[in-house]
Amino acid sequence: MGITERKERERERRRQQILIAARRVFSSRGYTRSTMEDIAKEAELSPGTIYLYFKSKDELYASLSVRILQYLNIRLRHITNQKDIEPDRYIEALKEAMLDVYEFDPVIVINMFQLQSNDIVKNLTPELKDEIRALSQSSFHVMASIFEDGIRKGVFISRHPNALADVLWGIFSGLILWKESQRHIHRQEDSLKPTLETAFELFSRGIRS
Amino acid sequence: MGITERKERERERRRQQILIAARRVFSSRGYTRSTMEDIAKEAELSPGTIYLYFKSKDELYASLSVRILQYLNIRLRHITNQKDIEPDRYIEALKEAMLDVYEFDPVIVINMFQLQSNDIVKNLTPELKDEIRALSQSSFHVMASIFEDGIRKGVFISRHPNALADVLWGIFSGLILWKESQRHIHRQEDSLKPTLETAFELFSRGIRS
Amino acid sequence: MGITERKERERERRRQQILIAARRVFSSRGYTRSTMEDIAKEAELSPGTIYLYFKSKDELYASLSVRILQYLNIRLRHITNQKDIEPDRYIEALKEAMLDVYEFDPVIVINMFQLQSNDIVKNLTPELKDEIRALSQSSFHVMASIFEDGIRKGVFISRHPNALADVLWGIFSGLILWKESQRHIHRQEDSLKPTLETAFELFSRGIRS
Amino acid sequence: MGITERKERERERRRQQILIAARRVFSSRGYTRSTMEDIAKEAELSPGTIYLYFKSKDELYASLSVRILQYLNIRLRHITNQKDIEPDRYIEALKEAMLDVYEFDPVIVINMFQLQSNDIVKNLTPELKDEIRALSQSSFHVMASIFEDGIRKGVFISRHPNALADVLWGIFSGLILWKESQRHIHRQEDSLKPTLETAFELFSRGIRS
DNA sequence: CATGAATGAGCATTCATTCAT
DNA sequence: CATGAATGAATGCTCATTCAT
Repeated sequence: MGITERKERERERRRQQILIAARRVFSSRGYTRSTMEDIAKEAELSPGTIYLYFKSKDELYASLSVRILQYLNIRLRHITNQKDIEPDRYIEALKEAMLDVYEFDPVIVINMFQLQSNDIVKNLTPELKDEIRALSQSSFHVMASIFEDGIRKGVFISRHPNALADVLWGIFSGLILWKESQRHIHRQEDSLKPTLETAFELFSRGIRS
Repeated sequence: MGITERKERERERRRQQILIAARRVFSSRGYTRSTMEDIAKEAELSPGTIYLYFKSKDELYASLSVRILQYLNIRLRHITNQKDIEPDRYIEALKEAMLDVYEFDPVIVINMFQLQSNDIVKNLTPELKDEIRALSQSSFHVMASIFEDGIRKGVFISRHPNALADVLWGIFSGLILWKESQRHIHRQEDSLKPTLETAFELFSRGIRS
Repeated sequence: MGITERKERERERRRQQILIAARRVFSSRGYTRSTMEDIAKEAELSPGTIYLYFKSKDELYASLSVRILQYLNIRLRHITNQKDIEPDRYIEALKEAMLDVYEFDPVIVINMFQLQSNDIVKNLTPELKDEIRALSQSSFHVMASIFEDGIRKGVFISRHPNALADVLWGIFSGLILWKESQRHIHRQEDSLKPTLETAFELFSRGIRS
Repeated sequence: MGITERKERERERRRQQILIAARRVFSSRGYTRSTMEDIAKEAELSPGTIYLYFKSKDELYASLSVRILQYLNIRLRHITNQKDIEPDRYIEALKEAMLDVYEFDPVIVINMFQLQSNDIVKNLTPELKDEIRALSQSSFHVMASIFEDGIRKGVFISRHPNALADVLWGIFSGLILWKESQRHIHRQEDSLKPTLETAFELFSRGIRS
């Protein structure tokens, strides 16, 4: 292991350390009321150090999403790699992937969807914005291709695959944010899972030709 | 008309004047970057005056949602008032109601969903929070009752009506925020309507027993 | 006196109050080590208030020079208004004007010359920069015109009037900054006046044809 | 050559390497906006290393002036070494020396005069401050002695030699800073030389008895 | 000697909110 | 009721300097 590689590894560890602290702080206080100093304290680092690893508060916040999007991508690509599955089964696989992603880190998934509907994303460095864009599009394409496949095989109703992917993504993100909002408004802690199950069941029934 | 009533009317007019200005400012600059002074200028009032009508910036922001929720409520109650409609037709009516609400004021509808998934809602006065909660629950109950009715009549599949309402609301809010986010990330201006049509079609097919 | 005028007067008073405080703070701590909070405290105002009257720290700093430049302008124009003075006498008048300006507020005159050789001036609002530029050029033109007149009348040696004005201005600003620097380096408190007298005497002798 | 001497030589080379880099950075970004990291990068060293050779940013900045002052000293002493020159000719020699110094490194000469009129000089280590003081005084004494000589020989008017030296130094530094400021304010790129020529001509005429 | 990662004090600026008029 | 000047707490970010390796 070269010295460069060791340094790179060390650097990556710091990044993770900061991301973990940021995750905790952001999720407990929300974006606006979390200060860089809070995060620094949580990471047991000084504010200045954080800026050695992340350009700005926005970048740090958005970087939390990147990991999730990467995970989603892997999960989705895994689905399409399974050859010769009947398209009908794909819906089930998509559901599992999405639940997995959610359960991998619910707090960040919520953050991610909040971020995306926000204008924070506008001020990111082009590199980070592109990364998010690319990951996001990649996931979307995988979903669309699954639908396309199903439509071609006559298993799914013939609609524009992108529209179907939009619907699925909308259901997923919508339910997550909606359930989260219920926590704020009704202080009621519903589990997401049963609702998501129902949603997928309806979707699955609805998409079948 | 008593003098008290006249004053009350005058007061209500001011409120509306401020809400209209706030809507414009919030929608052009987003919540964080809109200042109370911006809104005051837009309303041709002084900052201090706004505080005679709204307790805080958060309250003002949240009050924009109230109007929408009221409108949604009226719209939904209108549906249940139509007696002897076949449950199947209700889905169509729900879709129309939601599109109506969205088109009534897209910007505020987006704001509303962002607000709800945000922690701004935590700091509202109990009165306003209760109002939002009540309106929100009322809409929800109407939807649930429609599904309940359909289930009882054997037209819809037998699932918990609340879960079905959750799904519908999730689809609605999710698609709106998702389409909005695409504007930020991809700078792509899709119309919401076709996607919403597809979503409702799938939902409608999926829910049928 | 209209209400607008009264407000304008009040506003101008506040501006002066801030400028006076800024003068004190800047002159005792220097530009960089003076904080806006220092100035606010000195003015017995809050930091925010200062920003109601000055766009930025730079603007506040530069605004100190404007008053001096205005005073210099008045003083110089006064000289050219005296008709039928022999050109030879003008040099004396220029010296008096410059000494007057210096003694009007030595600290700010020093600030002004430091500012002008600095790059703070680059970041000013165009309006303020233009004001400084205009005042500065106006003074320069007056000086040049005096020399031009003397040259035409054969009293001064025939050189480009602008070059002569440059020299005079260079002598003035140079001596002020040089004497100031001696305070820092040698902790020696020379009076500027005798040196300036000598400088003007030499200049006067040197410029005579 | 002993090992100590070799090390000393090596050390001096590093110092020069850093000074050269500092010169470049300071002259392109100005004092405040130049960071130690900028300079380190330019010198292809690490920030820490610079502190092995210079106590602080201020010291580094001020050290740039020392070289110039040393050069000026050499140049001036060279003048007085020329025996039996008529005092009248000395003025010409002074002008040439000053122009030489300026052209040797205009950027640093400007820096030097800015530094001297600044309070950076206050925070230097006593050693560096003394060095600057000594060099500065030495130059000053040479000039004064030239004037003293001329006065004694009846060629120059009888004024205090120090006052004459002040004037000459004021003209020199003043014109340099004034011309520099015109670059900032008027974005006008005059050459210093003709103005300096005129200044010296006037001075020369003025000082003659 | 050299490094460069980490530090953390320091600061300009903003803006929701108040309150004397 | 309405005003709008004043407030001042709050915070993201910088960068000279240090020190463990």
